[in-house]
Amino acid sequence: MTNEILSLDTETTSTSAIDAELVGLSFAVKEFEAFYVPIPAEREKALQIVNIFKPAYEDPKILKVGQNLKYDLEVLRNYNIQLQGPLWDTMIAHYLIQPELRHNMDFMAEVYLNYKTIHIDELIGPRGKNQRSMRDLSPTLVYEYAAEDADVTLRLKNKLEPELKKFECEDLFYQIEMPLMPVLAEMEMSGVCLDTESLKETSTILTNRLKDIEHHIYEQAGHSFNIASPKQVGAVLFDELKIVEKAKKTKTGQYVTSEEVLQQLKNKHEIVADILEYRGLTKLLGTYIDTLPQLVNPRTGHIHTSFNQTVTATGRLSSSDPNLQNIPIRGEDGKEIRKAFVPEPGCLFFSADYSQIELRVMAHLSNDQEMIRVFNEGKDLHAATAANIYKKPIEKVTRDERTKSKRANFGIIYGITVFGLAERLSISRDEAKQLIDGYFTTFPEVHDYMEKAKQTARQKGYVTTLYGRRRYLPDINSQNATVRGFAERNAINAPIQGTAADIIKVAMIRIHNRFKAEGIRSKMILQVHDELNFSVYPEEQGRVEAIVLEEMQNAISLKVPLVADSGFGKNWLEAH
DNA sequence: CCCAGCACGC
DNA sequence: GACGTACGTGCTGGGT
Repeated sequence: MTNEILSLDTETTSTSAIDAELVGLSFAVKEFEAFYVPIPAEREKALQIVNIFKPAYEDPKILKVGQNLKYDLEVLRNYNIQLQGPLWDTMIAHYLIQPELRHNMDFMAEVYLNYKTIHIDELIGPRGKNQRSMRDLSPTLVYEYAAEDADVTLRLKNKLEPELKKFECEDLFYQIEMPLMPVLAEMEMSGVCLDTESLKETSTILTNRLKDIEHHIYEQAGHSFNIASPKQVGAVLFDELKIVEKAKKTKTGQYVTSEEVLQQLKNKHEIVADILEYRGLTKLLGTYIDTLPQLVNPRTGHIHTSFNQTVTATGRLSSSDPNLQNIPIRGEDGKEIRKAFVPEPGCLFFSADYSQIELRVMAHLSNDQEMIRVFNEGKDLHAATAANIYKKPIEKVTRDERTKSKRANFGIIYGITVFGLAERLSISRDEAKQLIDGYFTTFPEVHDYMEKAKQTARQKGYVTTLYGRRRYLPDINSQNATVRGFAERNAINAPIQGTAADIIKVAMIRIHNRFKAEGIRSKMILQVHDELNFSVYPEEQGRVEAIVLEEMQNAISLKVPLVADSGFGKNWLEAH
């Protein structure tokens, strides 16, 4: 065990780790005492100074404390430092203790230390075009701010450590979140290759199609207007063309023109389908096709996302700048975008995803005998559900019955209501109620689980995942039925979604460790909640597939098997 | 600069 | 009478 502690912070030129140049290093080894080392802009000189601290940074016996350590880890990696040793991130610690509060240092310092830190704005000015770079400031101005960060981080660590114990999330912190951080760092730094040429072609085709649709819409409306404005679309559809008598309105009094509403009105006027297509195309062009190529890093030639470890209420990761967890997959045009995600030159794209992990987690958490039996027999759960509800042999289940049962299964995970299911299946409330009643007759322990989840939330004020991750639900006893309903659905969903998130995190850590131990050069590059993606060297194909599936399926032992499906391809679409 | 509405993913 | 299945990120418009 280590008894040495190093609290560290870096001052840089960019909030993006991949682009950041070091401006200074801060250190603290005991409370109320910290040091700041300015780093010159010239790379050779910078490396010389950083090198002085390399033995400390890379000493595996020294505990490394930081606020958002993944950032420092990546910045330092670009200066040939491989930060080693157990990690202790104050931001992540606080996320486990209070997932839905803010985790920035300024806020935590006030709460836990009753101390007001120097705000970054006081140094470099408010965010915006005129914000100065840390590089432009004299070290005599920076040192106080920078050293304070290292000190405050160390003091926060000392406050948060007993809290972790009190809130029973030590295992989660030390066994999952801290080991995961360097895994995410490596994924972010590896990045993803993008076929920008194919996207350029797709852009030309779709932009032309968009122009045609645009003109056609104006013709039908009798005038031009901004189709990207929901307000103007509403006016054209419901005030001018009057395609429906009483149109649905939002709480702000605007007409609802969402996909959901417009789908229903497709047969009222041709313009509706055109507007839907226009919306879809502008979304694909604006968010993916024309934007992603601009985000390819000129130095690495790759796209580098950020996997955020402290954002979601349930324990899932999120991805941003750019978000690579919402790349289209449905529709012909969407598929073209997936195709543009390619492996390293000479490599294969490998994708592995959990099969129905949330339903399997629900089977485990509820201990529902029938659901466990279905999974253990390797049956199609949705078809088996339909067979039970409609009381017929599984081979006689119709496509429609299976679809309804599938929607019911997903609805259950989300804590659906009779009304909600009726809406989504376009069936009567009576039929929806029968469906749900039939569901709970088939899976009675699932019903019990839902009641127990709500009860736990009411008694304890929070619910937990299998690994002890908490979600607080202060609204669970609200007098307002709507507000309370939200909390109740969260009580049902959070343990399921959160446990699935915990499980894939465990798998990621183990895969990463085995790649290292077994000398695998292939890289894990993306996580999309129940799916992991890799760029794989052809000669490692067999070993990678075996390791990934083994670690995903054995990440935890539940009352039902965990199953992962996988595939290789020359791009993300093919591999999926 | 912030919010609403919308659309993409799981 | 309103509400009504979880979790996210990012774009544009429109008002401040």
